[in-house]
Amino acid sequence: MNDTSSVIIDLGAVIVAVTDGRPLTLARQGPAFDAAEAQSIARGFEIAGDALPSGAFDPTRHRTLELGLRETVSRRIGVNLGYVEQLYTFGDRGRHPREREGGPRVISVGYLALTRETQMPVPESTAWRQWYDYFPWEDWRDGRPAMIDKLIAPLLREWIAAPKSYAETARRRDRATICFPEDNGSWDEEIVLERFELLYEAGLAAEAQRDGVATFALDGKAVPPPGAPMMSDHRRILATAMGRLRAKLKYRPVVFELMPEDFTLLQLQRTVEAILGSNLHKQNFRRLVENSGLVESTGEIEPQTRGRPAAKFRFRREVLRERLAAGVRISGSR
Amino acid sequence: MNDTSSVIIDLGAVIVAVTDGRPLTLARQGPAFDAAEAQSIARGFEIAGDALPSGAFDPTRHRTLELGLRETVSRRIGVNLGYVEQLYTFGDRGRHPREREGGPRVISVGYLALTRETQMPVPESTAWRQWYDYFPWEDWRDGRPAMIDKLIAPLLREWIAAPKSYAETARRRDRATICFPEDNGSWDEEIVLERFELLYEAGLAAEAQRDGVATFALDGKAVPPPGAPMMSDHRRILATAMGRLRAKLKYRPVVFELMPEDFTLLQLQRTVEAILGSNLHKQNFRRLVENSGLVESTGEIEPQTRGRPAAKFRFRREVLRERLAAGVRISGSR
DNA sequence: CTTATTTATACTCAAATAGAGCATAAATAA
DNA sequence: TTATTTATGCTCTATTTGAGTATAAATAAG
Repeated sequence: MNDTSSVIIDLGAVIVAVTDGRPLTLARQGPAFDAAEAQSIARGFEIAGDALPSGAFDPTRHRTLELGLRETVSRRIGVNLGYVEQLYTFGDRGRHPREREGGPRVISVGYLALTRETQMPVPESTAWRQWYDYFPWEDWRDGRPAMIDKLIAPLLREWIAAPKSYAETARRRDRATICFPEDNGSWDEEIVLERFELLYEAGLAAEAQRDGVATFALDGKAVPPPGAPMMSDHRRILATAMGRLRAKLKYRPVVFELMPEDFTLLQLQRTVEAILGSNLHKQNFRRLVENSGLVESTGEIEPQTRGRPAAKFRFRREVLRERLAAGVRISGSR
Repeated sequence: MNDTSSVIIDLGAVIVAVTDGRPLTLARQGPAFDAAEAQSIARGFEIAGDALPSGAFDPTRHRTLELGLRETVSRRIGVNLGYVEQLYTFGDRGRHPREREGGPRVISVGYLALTRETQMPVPESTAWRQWYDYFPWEDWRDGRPAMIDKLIAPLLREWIAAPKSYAETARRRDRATICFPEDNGSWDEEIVLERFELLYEAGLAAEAQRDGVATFALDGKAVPPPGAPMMSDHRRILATAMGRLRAKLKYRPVVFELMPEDFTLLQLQRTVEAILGSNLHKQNFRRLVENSGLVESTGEIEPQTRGRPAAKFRFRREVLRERLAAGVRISGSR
């Protein structure tokens, strides 16, 4: 069927692991995955930044989209994914290099995969990168990131003031206030995507410059946009993954997909904090986790470098079978 | 580009309205929307049930998927949608009539749209249908639906016992217990999709018979599967919409998209209950809503048929601009 | 007109949860 | 030894939830 409405599906995976309190995602720098992509690059559409593991959906071979994703990741990265969840489908025109090259429209279906294996062997082209390299404004573990007030806020002010129409200025101001509130207490860690879309539209993302969205300068000087850019709309997909995981953490026991078999409560807390990008009250976190019925003591003790040794716990996998279990409840930040 | 990996995107909309405590969705019975679909039907692939408003995404005309959906609905139904949110992308082989006919693979992107306008004029081919016509086991407002214990549970027991492998039987039992718990208190109103997928796999959905999944009979007699079937995988999309809306209600002020400008607190409660499929404690609901800051009194009073007249309220739209507002908090069911 | 019925609304009370912090224990480092 | 670090137990208050009771203001029935 030679339908003008046919498109290509690109399956992209945000493969997450958390090691030593660093939230990581698998990304590729350097050589292209396959010939088609190499060709795109060769023709002058340079990849402005890293790329998520991705590949085209093959309707002749894949019974479902998720199976297609698993197969792609298995083939290209050599990893069999465990926990996988669909995130979102983006179809915006003009974000994919193949498409700008005159190829068919590319629709990206993003997936979130959680894994324990930071040490799993990955191809040379691929590396674990920290989330906050791409989204430095999302990490509040050392307090409010300075770049928000030094760089983002001033540039957003220019963007807010730009439109002639008062209504449009008001809309922009409202969005900016919700995404980047002055008051720390109003920061909502779940709206990662909304914040990134705002920065994109305001020209504060390298991808926006690539895609031809207007850019702004600070005090007349061009400023490097905050955060490392990614190919195509992959940073959008990563933002969606971060927001989804930050939300899901609280109502389903998904953190444990990221933990080793045995862990101390502090290790668990550090993992949650890495994902949330904020710190938690230690005693309350312990109380909530212990009372949740999600974990049980292994009876063992973690020999540490410093401080009193901690008891080790394990996830009670049976809760997944018995009932629809809740997530790790989060007490307010420390 | 003549890529073997090209597919067609079908955009489907669950257009929701709630009138007089009845949760409704716009569905088409009878004649096909367009020539292509009519052809499919003519060639023998009858539509087993109603269809959601849907149409093919046209990459040459639509800049984004959501704009494509809005355009499709506007053209076919004559309605300009307000609140729209993407739900999920399904790509399972063998669910779409065009595809079974030898056409290209069809990928369904489902959307949820909320509207106030039950009275809006819709084409003759289209009608408002109650959610619970398709999902009768999801409505608990008059107590636990009898069909769960009379029809679903016995058939699921057969499905659980069917596999030779003990491990598979255990897995099936766990899923069934989570989706249809014996104990009413464990019913989770959000897992609408999980329940439908379970019934589909167990052959308790008409669509499963159409798609060639094994079916079961009760006491040796063939039984009509519960709930009205839909075309393609539209009932899956509707299930996704119901689950998403039931969840979202609690953390974002989306109910108000379904309410008229002015409303009484009981009308609001009935709308929430219609969506949740369960009853709420009236006094606590009132307390939570009044303290939420989401509504304000209009000063007017609803002249009623019976009982003391109720004060009318309106949604404080400004909360959407001021802050990221929470949803209508739900106190336990009555 | 009086009473039953229905819906609206105010208020109470106990239990559970959240938020913050104090105190003590058990290890290592200096 | 002593300081430092991490673990863990416990307390105390404010808030939220869950389940009522009580009263008000309308209509319908006799």
